[in-house]
Amino acid sequence: MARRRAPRGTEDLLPDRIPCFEHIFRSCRLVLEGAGYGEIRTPMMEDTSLFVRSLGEVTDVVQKEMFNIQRGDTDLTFRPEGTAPVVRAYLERNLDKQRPFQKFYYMGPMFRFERPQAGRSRQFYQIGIEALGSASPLLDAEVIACAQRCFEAMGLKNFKLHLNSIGDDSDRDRYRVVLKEYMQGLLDERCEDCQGRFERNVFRMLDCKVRGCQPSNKAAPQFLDHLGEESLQRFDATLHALDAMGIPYERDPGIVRGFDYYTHTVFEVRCPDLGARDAICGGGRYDGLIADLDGPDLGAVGFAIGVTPSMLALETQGHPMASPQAPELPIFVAPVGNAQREAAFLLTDRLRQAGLATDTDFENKSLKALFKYGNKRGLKLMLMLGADEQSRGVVKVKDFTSGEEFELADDAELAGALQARLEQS
RNA sequence: GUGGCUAUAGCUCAGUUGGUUAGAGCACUAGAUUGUGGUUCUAGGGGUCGCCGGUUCAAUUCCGGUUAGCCACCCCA
Repeated sequence: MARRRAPRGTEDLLPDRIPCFEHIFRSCRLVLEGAGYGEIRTPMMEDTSLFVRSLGEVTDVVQKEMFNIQRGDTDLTFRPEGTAPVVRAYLERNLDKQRPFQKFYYMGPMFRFERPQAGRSRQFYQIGIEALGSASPLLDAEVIACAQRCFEAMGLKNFKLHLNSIGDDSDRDRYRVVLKEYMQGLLDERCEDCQGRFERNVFRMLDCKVRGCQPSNKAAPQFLDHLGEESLQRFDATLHALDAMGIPYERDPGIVRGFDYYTHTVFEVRCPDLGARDAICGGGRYDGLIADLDGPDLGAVGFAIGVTPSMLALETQGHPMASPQAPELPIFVAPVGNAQREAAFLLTDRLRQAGLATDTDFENKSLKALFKYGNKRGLKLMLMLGADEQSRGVVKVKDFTSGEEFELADDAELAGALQARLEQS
């Protein structure tokens, strides 16, 4: 039959799923605006070179996951993540010169050409924040606390913050040498993937999940032991602040992150109720990025929350917002005979103009069918308009919650009377 | 990109050891209730059994391919 389908890895969010989606957005918006973050909306696409430059040429995202559009001289890519676009906008508008320290949040779709899987699709939604223009370790703590509070606000349970520091460039260069030296001798007993990681990115060997690789990871030299004095101090300052705020975390040397721009603090929030893909938030500090994109040498921190996996997690946890639900509709006007259809339609319009969410029938359904529908839909009031009522200038009203039935004059006072009735129930 | 599993009604799924009218529950429509729901009962509509090809007298069932979904790997929100 070859029915039309949405492109692979994309999905339609129908009205009954929107409440959950919105619930997540609203919860986060409240937390973030309360912490001084302002919303920013950047284009869904950017020059391809922006992502190549910011994420790093050899990263998986750049090498094989970019949705690319080329036409004439333009080479654009649907954004695979939100940080680089925000930094680009910050620099393009010269915000760094007006007031270098700025805090942004964004929410919207991101795109990666990946093989779809549980909690992973080719178009997915992220809520992210970027605090640009400060190297303060307290800011790292604030960003992490925001992530924590976003999840608390949306009512998620059983999530865990994993935290690590990967130092600055010189720390990493030093550690890379040490780690390579250590892994060199163990290469034979590592898995096939690790063989490749050794040259490409040794650090990734540390978060390998293959069982045979675990022992040699446990015994591996720790990054924390090779951080410079300064890096160590700033990490301690961040941890101290988190402790003081009562934000729970676990130090996890396996958190390495896939983009080149990360420095110092890196973290992930995971929810074990999900499958293998259990990360619901990832973030960290990226002190080199603003300079890399031809701006001043300023520090920055941020995170991105995955809306899709968050929704999945809320669903599996049975959160009330997560179950599909129809949009709220308190009032319905039922024409009792065909002669009353237009009158019912016009009454509906009058109530809508008075600010009452109202609907009416367009399918010539029987009164009984309309009552069934109304009951299922969770209506508060059913208005009946028949020949009798119309001739007497009234409407009959049935209150679904109490079951009682009464008449109201169909005049200028009607909307107000209905409103009062809704408020008391 | 790699590997495994799956594909039957709008939804969740059963089923045919290959046999000619393919089933259930939910949902939908109508009636019991001559202008009234939430519980019942009855009836009805709805499926080229993912798509293409092969084996066979016969395929929804077996085989191959393909597409899509799911799960895992890589990587990541």
